[in-house]
Amino acid sequence: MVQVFICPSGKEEVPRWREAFGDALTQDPDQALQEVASGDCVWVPSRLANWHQLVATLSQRGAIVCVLSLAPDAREALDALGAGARGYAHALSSPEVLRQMSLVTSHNGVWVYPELMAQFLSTTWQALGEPEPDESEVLQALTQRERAVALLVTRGRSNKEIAQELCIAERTVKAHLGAIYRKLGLRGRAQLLVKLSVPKAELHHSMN
Amino acid sequence: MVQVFICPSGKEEVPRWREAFGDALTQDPDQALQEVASGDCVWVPSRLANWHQLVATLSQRGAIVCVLSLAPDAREALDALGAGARGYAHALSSPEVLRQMSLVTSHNGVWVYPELMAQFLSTTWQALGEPEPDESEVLQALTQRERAVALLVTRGRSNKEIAQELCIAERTVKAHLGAIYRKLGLRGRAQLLVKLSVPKAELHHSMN
DNA sequence: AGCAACATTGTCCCGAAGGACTAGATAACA
DNA sequence: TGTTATCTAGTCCTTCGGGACAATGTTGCT
Repeated sequence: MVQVFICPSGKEEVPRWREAFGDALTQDPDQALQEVASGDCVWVPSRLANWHQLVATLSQRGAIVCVLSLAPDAREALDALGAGARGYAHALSSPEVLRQMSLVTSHNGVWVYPELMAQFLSTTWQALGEPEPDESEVLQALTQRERAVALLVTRGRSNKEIAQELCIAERTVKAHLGAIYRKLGLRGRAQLLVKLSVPKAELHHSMN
Repeated sequence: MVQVFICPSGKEEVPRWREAFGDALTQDPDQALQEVASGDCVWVPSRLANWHQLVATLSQRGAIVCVLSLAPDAREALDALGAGARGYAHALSSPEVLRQMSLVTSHNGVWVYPELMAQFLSTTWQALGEPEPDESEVLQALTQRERAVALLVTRGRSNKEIAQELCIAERTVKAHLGAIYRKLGLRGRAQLLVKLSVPKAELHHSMN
């Protein structure tokens, strides 16, 4: 499997990528248009001016293209995948992740970060009509007391603060939280916050 | 990699699957609930009565679950992936494809047939509507590195996971987080999550 | 040259968070 | 009447998160 890093001439290649693929070639965009062949695995940084065009051309030609971004974003990911890319990730992903991407994409898989895939699923689900098992639905799986605790967690309260506000022992708060994590399949309050929240940076797209 | 075929007791296993994985185990659903361990690759036929529940439980437990259907359909695929499945395909896919699926899904990839992926992209694309390059102004107060860390925090990652993804020491992640908390006047990551997010409950109404 | 900001990492230490295990009290329900 | 779900709460223990303090190297600006 030939690995090719795209790197504008004069710029430095990303060291992280080299760690993942010691024997990869480094080519600038023009060079790549000349030399990349079907089956090659090409890594394109999204800071390139015309990465979209490059991705389209190379993948049309049969290359396996992965786009790496310093600021991963759903819209850019869609651009990339729409142009024919097979993978999309953070440009500073660990070598391990990069190698996984290569393995996955070279076997007809698609590699995107889990949250993005979740977004694909959820929007497609909505588009298909029926409601999805989502947020307030999620809360329906909890008991009243558990919902109360979850609510305070989304307000940024600590266990101790929650205990005081609900007039119960801190230990009991932990008990409820434990039940919540089990029911929703979460590991820790951070994930609970993510589950019950929408990042502000994405509100503009997702609300409208 | 342990491969497990789910097959209701009394039924025949699918010959095609056996061609792909000669050394796979065959288990009925109840057996699987007992014996499947984290990392095992489990193949579930969608004609099972309660395949959805089975998929959810097994994938929760860390197993890699692929759902195979005799009549592949976008809605069923969404059901499967929503329940935690990592792959979805026709039950009579070639051994070659099945092995690809195993390879892909066991490396954090997702495997669905190309048309389905295309549908995901197109519907998500439409849902996102117009583009706009807005970012939360809070994040502008942070350095690049700090933003990268904050972003991963909003994805629910632990410090250790962030360290791995950015290939730095966990201690450095803490350093960045400390700087973030100082700059934004926060106490702990829970408050950071709150600061960067809007509770889903507020997007609609009700709750409490 | 010098200073400031940033990124990196270390050690020590402590409190918060969460799991494992246990258990009493209530209420609903077949 | 036994059973199950819920709420409560205790101990013990481990891991995670974060602050204090110290240090090194780099970059960029004056």
